[in-house]
Amino acid sequence: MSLPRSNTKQRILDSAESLFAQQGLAATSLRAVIAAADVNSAAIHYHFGSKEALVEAVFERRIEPVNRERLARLQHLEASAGDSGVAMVELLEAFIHPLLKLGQELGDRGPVVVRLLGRLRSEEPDSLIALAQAHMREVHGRFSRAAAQSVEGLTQEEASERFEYVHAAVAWILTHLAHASEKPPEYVELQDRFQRMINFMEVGLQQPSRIRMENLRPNDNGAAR
Amino acid sequence: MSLPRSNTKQRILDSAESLFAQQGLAATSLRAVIAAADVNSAAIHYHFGSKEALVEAVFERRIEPVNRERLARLQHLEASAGDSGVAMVELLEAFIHPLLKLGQELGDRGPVVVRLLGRLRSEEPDSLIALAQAHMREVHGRFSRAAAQSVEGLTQEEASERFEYVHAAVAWILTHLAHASEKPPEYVELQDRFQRMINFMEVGLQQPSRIRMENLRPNDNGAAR
DNA sequence: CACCGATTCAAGCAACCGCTTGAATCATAC
DNA sequence: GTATGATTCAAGCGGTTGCTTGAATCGGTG
Repeated sequence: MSLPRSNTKQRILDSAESLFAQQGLAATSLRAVIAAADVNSAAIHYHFGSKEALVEAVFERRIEPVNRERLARLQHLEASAGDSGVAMVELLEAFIHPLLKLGQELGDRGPVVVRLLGRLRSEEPDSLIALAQAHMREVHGRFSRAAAQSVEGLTQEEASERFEYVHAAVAWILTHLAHASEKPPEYVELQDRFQRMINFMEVGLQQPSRIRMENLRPNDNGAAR
Repeated sequence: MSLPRSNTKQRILDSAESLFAQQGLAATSLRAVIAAADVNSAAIHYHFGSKEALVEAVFERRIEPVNRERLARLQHLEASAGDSGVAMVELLEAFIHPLLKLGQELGDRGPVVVRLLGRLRSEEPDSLIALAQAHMREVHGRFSRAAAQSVEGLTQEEASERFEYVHAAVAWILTHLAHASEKPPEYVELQDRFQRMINFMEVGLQQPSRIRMENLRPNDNGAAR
């Protein structure tokens, strides 16, 4: 009930976050985390229970506020949009901007966190895959549904597929950020890359679904747009 | 100089390939490979020398013919193309079709191999990253250069960036192929997914670079296209 | 002060890891 | 048949892994 006399849990989370971001999950041993955090060797299992639980805690701390803001922005967009749906650029920015904002707010830790989140897509352990799916399902579904609504003749399934590619590109940018440049607070470069990526993805997302339109909809009186 | 009396090396490669594709590299121990291949425990180090060398051999066996065909197709396209460069769809198909062809030729092993190649992008060990870069540098450079040439006002740097996203999408499709459907030779579905992905990426790739055009080229007399 | 739950500590367990060793076994050449 | 080089075999090496243990130490409470 009282304050812990030391910030052991916090230090473990921070150290694990850095090491996971740099080396990946499998390559990071709990002993390395313990050494980096300068805590006792049993502290991780006392505070978290297992390596898997630590991994979940590390990712959960960062992805939760990002996804919350994503959904809030989307809701705001949908509320102020007309019947034609949300503009695609705004949709993409609502998806990406919370990441940039988090990175900037965290200062020095920004690049580390941003790179960590990039790993949420590529890392292997089944537990993390399940975690990623649990955290992204709602966001992915809401965003791809909004994309399908804003494009005439785009099925929800294909919008979902395309948003997977957007997500893959985002993860690629995030994980290969610190790879190229070593200076941490270089967010101008990151922002430019995301801007170019949005320009690239936008036009593709606005294409109607091809196969379904031509083959399965002979009686379509689409007149809008 | 003579034929080996047993196909130990082959069996090791096949078993390692399957396990790497299913579980990833870090999660696959040499002992698991040994057990799956049913060979002696020292066979891997006798035939390959180390786990790292085995990983390289496993990936090299598959990626080399794919990239060779990619380059051959690209060369053929460039030879028969006019001054306006290669059509973007053909470029994308030249990049992707060798993968599909390999998967079909290998029959039952196709999905395994195809999933393995998807891991070439996401797996962690530095040695594999270096291997992937070594194998992909020429292909990536040649294809993104061809893309830049076929689009008016597209810089080579931005074409390279965009092709990274294409590559990320390809890897995503490959690694999540067997994830969804369990029936191995379901290539119609894979082919459809790639077709939709090409339709999606094509229009984005054909966009000119924005920032450079507007800010840095006041004396540009672009009249072509 | 005595007490108690929460936290820290030093030490170590069993299991697994990649890799090595030295002898046995094989196919071939002479 | 015997020598030779390539391959297979059973066993085990040192090191690392995630995790556990039982006692020591702390802060707050009666």
